[in-house]
Amino acid sequence: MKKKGQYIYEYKHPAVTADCVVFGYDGKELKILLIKRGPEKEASSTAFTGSWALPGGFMDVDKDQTIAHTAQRELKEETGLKLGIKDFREVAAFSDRDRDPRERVITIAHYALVKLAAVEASTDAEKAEWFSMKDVPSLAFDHDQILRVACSRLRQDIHFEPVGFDLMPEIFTLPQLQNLYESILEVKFDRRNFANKMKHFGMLTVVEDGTPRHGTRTPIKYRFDKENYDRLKAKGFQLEF
Amino acid sequence: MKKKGQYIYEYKHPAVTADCVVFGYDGKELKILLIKRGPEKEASSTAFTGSWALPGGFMDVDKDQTIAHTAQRELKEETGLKLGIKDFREVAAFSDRDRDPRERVITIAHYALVKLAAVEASTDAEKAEWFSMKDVPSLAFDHDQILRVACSRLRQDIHFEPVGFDLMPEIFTLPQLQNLYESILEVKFDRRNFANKMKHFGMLTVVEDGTPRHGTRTPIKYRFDKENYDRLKAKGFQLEF
DNA sequence: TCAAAAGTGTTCTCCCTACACCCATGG
DNA sequence: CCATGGGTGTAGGGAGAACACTTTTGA
Repeated sequence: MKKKGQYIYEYKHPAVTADCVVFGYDGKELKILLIKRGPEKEASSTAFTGSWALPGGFMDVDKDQTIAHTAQRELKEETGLKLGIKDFREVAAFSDRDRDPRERVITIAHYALVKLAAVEASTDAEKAEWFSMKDVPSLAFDHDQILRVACSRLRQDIHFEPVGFDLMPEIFTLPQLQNLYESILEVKFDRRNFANKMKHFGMLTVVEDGTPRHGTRTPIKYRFDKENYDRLKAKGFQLEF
Repeated sequence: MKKKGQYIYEYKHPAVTADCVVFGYDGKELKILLIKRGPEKEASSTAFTGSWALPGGFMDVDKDQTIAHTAQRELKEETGLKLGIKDFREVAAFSDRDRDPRERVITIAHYALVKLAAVEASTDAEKAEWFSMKDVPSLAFDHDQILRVACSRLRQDIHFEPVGFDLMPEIFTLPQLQNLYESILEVKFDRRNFANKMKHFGMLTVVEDGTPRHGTRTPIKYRFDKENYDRLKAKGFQLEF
């Protein structure tokens, strides 16, 4: 138990938190990871108890090398998910004076893209739950707004980075990839045009061309070609939709 | 004079600042606004005295409604420039543990675009100076890095927003506009293609078609059509280069 | 008078778009 | 057996890129 009143400053300092919007894709729907704010988890949880919220928490000034490390640490603590530091992309700072009723808190929102199938097991089901984007509940604090901004940020980024790489399972089908893009951008594409566009990037490798060559109902399986993916990412990427 | 040690927190809080990268364009070169860190301006200026830095300063937890208001206020205090709150666009948070030798400080960097001709007079020449992007000196703290990120952010944004509107003087010529885009993106364009592209957006209005119709060395003057500009901005903008 | 700057229009190519048919599987 | 889902190719249009010549002014 820490003593109170240990830290003294000449000027008022705001508290700083990092919040995480973790997107996952199960091959059908885009989902995000939320936590239930417990009534007594920690001293800071005395607001919005019982409501759903984005995982996140206060920066540890001594331990966290950057605010992304805060995001990483808090996500692990609150949901069990351990992601690499480079998986976190900054969305924006949220600093409205009244966004937290307890004290002045500014948060740096981050988002991360994960292969849902690979990590679903490691999320602590006691505290955290995956929600389809279509039925996200109302969230604590200004987390609704943060989520909206994170989504629009993802929609931007998708034009410049082959985002699918991070969200898709190792092995996937073209309809799944198309469905992901459609879920994120909230539009519909023509099957053939989408397939052509993707194939022209040369990022896709056929995994298992199981006999039935074409005109079958079971889709062809692909994996990403990591080399070409890295080349594309380095030299920039332009995706028109 | 404030008393020291007034503010006590249960946990360590980082200090939070806002820094500003203010871009201006004089029709020839892209410039940014820097301040000289004085030896005794304020308590916080005891590091990097004498070096050039981005304008910015500590968040006032009581006064600043958002971190953008911090940027606005500090820019005014340090350079004399009074911009609207919506002129500030967030770049990113910089939070490396050792970015400030004095205490843990995280900064939210912003950028702003101004009509240099219109504001040059109101910048306080005692403290602030406009530097061509080509001869920016080495900056205090991690401001070199912040500037680099701000530039790449501007390069991104230019594809989606008709950025020229904010940077160009009221009256301008096509070569000036082209030069601006070339300065920001660090590329060269074909005169005719650039002109066609811009004209197709319908944002340009001829101001003064002074007799010599074509084949003259004095360029045609334009102004932006604010209505069409707003329409374009609202419905999104796609600029391929 | 010569070099540098600015205005203009056309062609070609490529990519995006729209669109129809066949096959296989599962209910 | 029929509905659903998935795979494939082509033709047309629009927009970007490449390209040369003329005029004026300032050195």
